[in-house]
Amino acid sequence: MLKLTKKADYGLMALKYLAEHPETPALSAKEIADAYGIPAQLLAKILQRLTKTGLLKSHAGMNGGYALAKDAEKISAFEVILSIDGPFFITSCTKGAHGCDLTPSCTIKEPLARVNDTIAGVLKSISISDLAEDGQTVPKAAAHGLVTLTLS
Amino acid sequence: MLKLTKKADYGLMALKYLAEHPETPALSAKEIADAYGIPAQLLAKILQRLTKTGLLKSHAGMNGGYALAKDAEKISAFEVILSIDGPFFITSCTKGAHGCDLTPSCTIKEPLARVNDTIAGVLKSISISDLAEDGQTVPKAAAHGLVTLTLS
DNA sequence: AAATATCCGACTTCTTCGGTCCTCATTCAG
DNA sequence: CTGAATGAGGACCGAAGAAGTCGGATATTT
Repeated sequence: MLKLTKKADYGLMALKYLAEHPETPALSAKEIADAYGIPAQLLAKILQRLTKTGLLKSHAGMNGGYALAKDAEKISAFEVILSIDGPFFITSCTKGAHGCDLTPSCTIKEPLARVNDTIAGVLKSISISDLAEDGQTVPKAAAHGLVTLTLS
Repeated sequence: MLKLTKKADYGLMALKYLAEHPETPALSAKEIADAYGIPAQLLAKILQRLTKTGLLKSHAGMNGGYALAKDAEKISAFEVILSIDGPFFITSCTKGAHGCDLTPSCTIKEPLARVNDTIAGVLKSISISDLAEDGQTVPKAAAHGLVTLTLS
């Protein structure tokens, strides 16, 4: 529950891998897939999607492959997940386009919408470069309790 | 993606409904289900689960039903979702019990674990009573940009 | 021309979610 | 005591979505 899809995971991993190899002009889907042991054809489709949404540049032919379209610092986890999995909403009824199909009972939705916004905000604040920089950039001891949330 | 299950939604709705009717000693699953137009038998199982985890008290027999086991302020959305859907992790590999089945490539996981913690924190900060109190308790205009996230 | 890539849609397989059905246990009213 | 109402809970099914595969078309370098 409340999980990222594996595709999104794979996409993040691939982008991280690309960010860690800035010297190479392009890496093929197969190379990246082999590096992580994930299905090559599946990753290929993911990378194609990221290309279509402008996060990657692609180059066909021999020695072709993919490269980041912008700086790793400028690509957020939010963009990646959005590109791969489409818009997400924590609640089933979006409460925007067509409202709720249930009785007008969805008073629950307003508080949860704020949760949704919070999650989106967190994901937007994380960039690919945050994932890359090998090892822990953040002191492990401080990994908990460092989140301050202000709800109104 | 990244959605709550309908069961969790239903559970939250039901608890909200119970919180809004503190005078009645017990409400049957059918009553609540009818109020929201959701399948009675499905809701029944959800309520049974919430009973087993101690969030609800149940009473069989005629005029039986369910009632909150503690104050609505003391029940968090987190507990409810956890009870219904089980423990959630934003990443597929928990990195705790059995680690990652992929190559030790999961350097991604540490930052995402913090995202996970953040989400859990937000859900813990929302109580059933927050859902209940009819209308918007929080000024709508302030619904955006009120989240402060400190990442180390 | 051949090898290596991306590109892209169709398809299968697998899991999970949403939902139903049926049975048993408990409690209260008459 | 009996029966209606209710909770408890297992078995099951269909639909939907996720994960992964296949096949072919196009582009690019050698």
